[in-house]
Amino acid sequence: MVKDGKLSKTAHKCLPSSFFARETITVAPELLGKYLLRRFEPGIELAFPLIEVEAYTQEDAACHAYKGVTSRCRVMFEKPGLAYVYFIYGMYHCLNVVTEPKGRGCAILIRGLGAPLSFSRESEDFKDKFLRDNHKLAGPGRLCRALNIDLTYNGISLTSSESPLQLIDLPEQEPLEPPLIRRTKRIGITKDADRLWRFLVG
DNA sequence: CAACCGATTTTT
DNA sequence: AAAATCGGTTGC
Repeated sequence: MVKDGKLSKTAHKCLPSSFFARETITVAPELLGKYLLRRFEPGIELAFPLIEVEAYTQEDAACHAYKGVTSRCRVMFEKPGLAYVYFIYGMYHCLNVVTEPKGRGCAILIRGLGAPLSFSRESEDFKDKFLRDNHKLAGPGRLCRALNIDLTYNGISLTSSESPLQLIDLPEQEPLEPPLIRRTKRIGITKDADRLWRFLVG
């Protein structure tokens, strides 16, 4: 519910694990328009709309899980709705949500976020400072740096209201229509680079 | 155990 | 176009 431009606490609704247990290529576009809720500290949280994602599946040569379970990608084979965080190029972290039933190695990379919504006066103040410090939330490495997401978040649940990181739905938000979703090749990969598995708003 | 590489970003 | 920078993966 939106009240005075802010969201009431009851408006949070975590997407269930069953939402992520479906085909990755189906889930990916449906994630656009959903929100990544980041609890920075108790009572301080911002909700960022997802505006760009990429799909990766086990059969896809560009996927970390392509050659099976390794120490890096093991969480991709675990429960749908978990966070898969990896470290790349010696300086960046990237955030994914694990998809498909447990045992499959699939995930969706979160590549871009929109301007955050706040839920309380305290969060509103925090948001002002956050926006001063972070002008762009485009790019998987940049958004993780902005949200302080590192390897300690690898494997945490994104489907629990207790989690510092959650994927949520806002009931008053209409689902995005396909015409509002653009579909392109994925960024920065060399193998299986022709798949149109990148989804963006706009 | 050493060498190579990468789902990026920033600067030249 | 190329550097920055390091854990994970691969191969010897």
